[in-house]
Amino acid sequence: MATGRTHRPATRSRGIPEATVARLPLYLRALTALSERSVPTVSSEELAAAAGVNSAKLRKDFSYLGSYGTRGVGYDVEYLVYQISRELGLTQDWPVVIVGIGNLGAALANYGGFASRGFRVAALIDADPAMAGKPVAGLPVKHTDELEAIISDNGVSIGVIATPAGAAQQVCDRLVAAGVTSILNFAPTVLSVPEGVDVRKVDLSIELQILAFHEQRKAGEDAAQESAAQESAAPAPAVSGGADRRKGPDGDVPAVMPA
Amino acid sequence: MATGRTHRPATRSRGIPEATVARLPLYLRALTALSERSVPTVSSEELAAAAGVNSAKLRKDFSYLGSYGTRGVGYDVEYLVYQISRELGLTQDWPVVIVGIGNLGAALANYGGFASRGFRVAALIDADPAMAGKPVAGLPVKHTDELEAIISDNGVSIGVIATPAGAAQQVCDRLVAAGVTSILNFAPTVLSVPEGVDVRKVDLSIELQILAFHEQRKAGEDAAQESAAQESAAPAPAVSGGADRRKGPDGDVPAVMPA
DNA sequence: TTATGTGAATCCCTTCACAGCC
DNA sequence: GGCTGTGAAGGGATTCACATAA
Repeated sequence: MATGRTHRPATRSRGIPEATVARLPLYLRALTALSERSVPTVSSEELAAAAGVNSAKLRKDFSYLGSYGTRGVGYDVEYLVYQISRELGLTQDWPVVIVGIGNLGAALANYGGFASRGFRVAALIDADPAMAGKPVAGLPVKHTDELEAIISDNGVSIGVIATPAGAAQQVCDRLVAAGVTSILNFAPTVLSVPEGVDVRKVDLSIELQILAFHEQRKAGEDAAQESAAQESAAPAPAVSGGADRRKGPDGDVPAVMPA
Repeated sequence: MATGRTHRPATRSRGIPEATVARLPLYLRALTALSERSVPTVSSEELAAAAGVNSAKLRKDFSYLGSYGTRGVGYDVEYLVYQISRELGLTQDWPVVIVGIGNLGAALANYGGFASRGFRVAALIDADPAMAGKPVAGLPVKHTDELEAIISDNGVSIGVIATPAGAAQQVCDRLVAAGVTSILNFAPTVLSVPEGVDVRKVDLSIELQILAFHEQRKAGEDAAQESAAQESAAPAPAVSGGADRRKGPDGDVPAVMPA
C-alpha cells in the first residue's frame, strides 16, 4: 500500500473507514441477538437503536461494505451477519495467546466473548514458574520459555498482553519476533513496535479518568468557582523564577460562555 | 437546520475537545513516570514520544488547558502533573463501586491503577449470596441488596459494571436510581440511561475483532482473491426471491488494488 | 537560537436530506 | 408508502508552519 493519495477517490477497493470498522462488531452483536430470536429482517432504524448509534451512520457504514439491504424492506439478518463476519475476518479461525495470567489474564481466558467469535485461545503464558501447568479456564499455563514455539506451532498472529507494565515491552518484542503482527495491550504502557504490527490498547484506569473529568464538570456546574480556588493552591512552576504568570484558558475571569 | 435536537452545543462547557480529554490521562501517565525519575522539565517532542502521540497534537491539546509551558524551554513536569490532574478531577477523591465480582470484577478490584489515581474502591458488590463476605482485594464482597445504601452512604457517583450481559441493564438502572451518574461498562451490552448520565464502554472482544480485521487485510495482500471466493459461499439473502443481486463494494470484479 | 502556542489548511467523520428502488 | 443508499454540507480533529516569546 502506497501511502500515496488515492488516485481513485470513489470505489476504493477496501477503503472502509477506521471508524466504521470499529462499529462493525457492535452491529454484529446486535444482529446476532436478532438472529437468535429468529428475526428475519431489520430496518436501519431498529438495528441502529439496538447498537446504540443513529441510523444514518449505520446506513453509511453499511454502504462501505456494499448494497446489502432492500429498499422499502430493510436488511436480511442472516445475510448481514455473514457479510459482516466475513468483512471482519471472523469466518476464519484466529488462534491467540494470552501472556500474563494474573487476575486480568485469567479473566480474559475465561471470557466467553473470545471463543464465541472465531477466536481460539491457543495458549496461556506466564513468567512465573509456579504457574506452569496450573489449569486456568481449562488450559494448562505454559512458561514464557515456550512462547516462541507455541506461536510458530500454532500459527498465532494475535497476542494479548496482560502482564505488569514493566514486562510488557519485553513480551511484546518476543511476540513480534516470533511472528505476531497484532497485539492487544492491557498493560499501562506505550508499546513500540516495528512498522506493520498493529497495537490496540485497553486501559482501565484511563477510562475511569475520562469519566472523572465529566463527573467533575457536572458537579462544577453548581460550584463553578471551586476549580479557580483550587488553582491558587497549585505548586509554582519551578522554571523561570516565579511571578504568577500562569493563565487559564479564560484568564482569571469566570469562565462563562455566551451559551 | 431546524429540527435541531441539541439545545446545548453539547460537550462545551470548558471547551476542551473530547479527543483531548481522552489523551490527558496518557500525558499524565508519561509525566508521572518522568516525575518519579526527577526529570524537571520536558519538551513537547519528548513528552509526545513518551505518550505515543505527535508533538503538534500534544501542544494543541495543552493549549486548551492554558499556557503552561515556557518557550525555548519546555514544560515543568511537576506543574503539568498538577494541572492535568486538576483538569481531570483527580485532585479529589472518587469513590467507586464495582458490581459483578467474577474474574473480571476481581481483576479490576486488584488493579493498582485505580487506587493510585484518586479512585477509591468503596465497595465490591455481587448478586451471589455465596460471595457475600468473602474478601476480594482486601474488601469483603457485599450483596446486591446493599447497593443503594452503599452508594448513598459513600457518596458514590461512579459505578463499574462487570456483570454478565444479562444483568447489566438492571444493575445500571439501580445504580442510576441510587445516584450514580457515571458508568464504566464492561458487559457486552448497550446500556440505556437517562440524560445526564455518562456511560463508557470497554469491550474486550470488540477490540480483538478490530485487530482481526486488520490482520485479515495483511494476509489478504498476498491472496487477494480469497475473499471473493468466500463471498460466493455466502448464504443467499432470504428476502426477495433470489436472483444474485448482491454486490460488493466493487461489484463482482476482483477487488485488486492499483497499489 | 530554541521550543511553545496557534491561525490556517487538511483530513476524516457525522449528519442531512433526498433520489432511487422495492 | 417505506426504507435504503449516497451526494453534499457541516463539524471536529489533526497537521502544518510560523509568529511569538524566553
